[in-house]
Amino acid sequence: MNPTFKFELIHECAQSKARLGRLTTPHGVIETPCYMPVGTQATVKAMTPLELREIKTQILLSNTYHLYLRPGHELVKQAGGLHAFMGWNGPILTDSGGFQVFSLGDLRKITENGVEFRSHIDGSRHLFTPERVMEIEAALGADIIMAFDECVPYPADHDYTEKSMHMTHRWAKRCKESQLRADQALFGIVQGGTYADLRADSAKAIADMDFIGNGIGGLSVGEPKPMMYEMLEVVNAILPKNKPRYLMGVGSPDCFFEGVLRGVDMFDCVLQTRIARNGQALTSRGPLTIRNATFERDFSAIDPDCDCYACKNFTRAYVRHLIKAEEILAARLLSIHNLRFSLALMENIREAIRNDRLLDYKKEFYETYGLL
RNA sequence: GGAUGGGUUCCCGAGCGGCCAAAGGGAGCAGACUGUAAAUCUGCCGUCAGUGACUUCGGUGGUUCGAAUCCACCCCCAUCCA
Repeated sequence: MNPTFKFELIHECAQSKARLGRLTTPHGVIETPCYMPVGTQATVKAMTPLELREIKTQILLSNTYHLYLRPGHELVKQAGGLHAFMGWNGPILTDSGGFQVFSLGDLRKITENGVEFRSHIDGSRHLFTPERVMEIEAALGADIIMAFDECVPYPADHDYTEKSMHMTHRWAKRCKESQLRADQALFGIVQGGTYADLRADSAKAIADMDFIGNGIGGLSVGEPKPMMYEMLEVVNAILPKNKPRYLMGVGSPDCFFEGVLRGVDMFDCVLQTRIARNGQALTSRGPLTIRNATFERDFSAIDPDCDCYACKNFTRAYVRHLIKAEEILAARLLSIHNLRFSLALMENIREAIRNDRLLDYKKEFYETYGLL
């Protein structure tokens, strides 16, 4: 095990399987459970690193596929690595491009060796193999790097899901064997679609490879939520307790609770910043489409219970005006808010775990949020 | 006073005998968004209402089986000439 990384389990909630932890990385310590804002193209859309600091971001996510294509991982390396390049000196996690294999659809062809794909930017041909991805992630220099996997769509039949899963396992092994830097924590990724037996097999296989942390991928791709929660239970019963568990791409408020209650430690999600750009705010009273006409003359804060810059200084009516006028500040203010809302929610979740009352807190939150 | 070009559904604007409740924009309204090909995408957008019915294309009258589209007169607007 790499000494640069340390995951300490500080407390387990007496009411659930929720865990309070502390993950040490070269660029800082992360309290878990945590939410990681997503900065795909070496920027969390609409946010400066200073603002990310102010809302108490602990760690950011970025993306191998996107940075490889533009501006190119060699350029990022020349710039001194991703931290220096984007002006963020806190921890960073890079996703491997496995999700793009999924989302780019017919632009790619999957083989045992890797994925041949065409750039969504200029159509040029490229090949990602586990070894190549490790090379790129090493050049980018994130603190945590993800193994290259195939994210299987939903629905997918058992046979396809199983074959894909085994390939993901072989790729995980190849990633581990070709990892280039000791100062990066490599996480494996559990797949297995929506099949409990496959999820169990995958969790076992990935756990046996002894990664520093374990990702749970291929969820929240269209399957019903109860199905996702069931998969989490299967997987987390098998994944080692002394290593961080990262539920990839999931991050609505209810998913935070349901995931943490089932032993998840890390989340990332683009929802916060995406819906912000589309005029919607997450609030303690549930999501609000600030763009809607109801808020035209609503001079209250976006979320009266929030402590962020946007909520403390502006009104819903003003933000709605900015949205209608297509002013860039609308996206900025709502991004600041939605991210702060999610980070603060996670802070509250950690506090509730510490006090052995996560189920109680969930009930309180859901009541106000409108989920009960 | 004369000449020419125009007046189309909230706005701009296409249509120039039937396939027109009327293209296309814009505005407006609503919905979606979960390891970001997303400051994107989708739907609605005359009225009432189940396929349907009804009232619309400056006004009035006419031609025609049928008119936003053709004719006459009138009213406005723009530009040019006196």
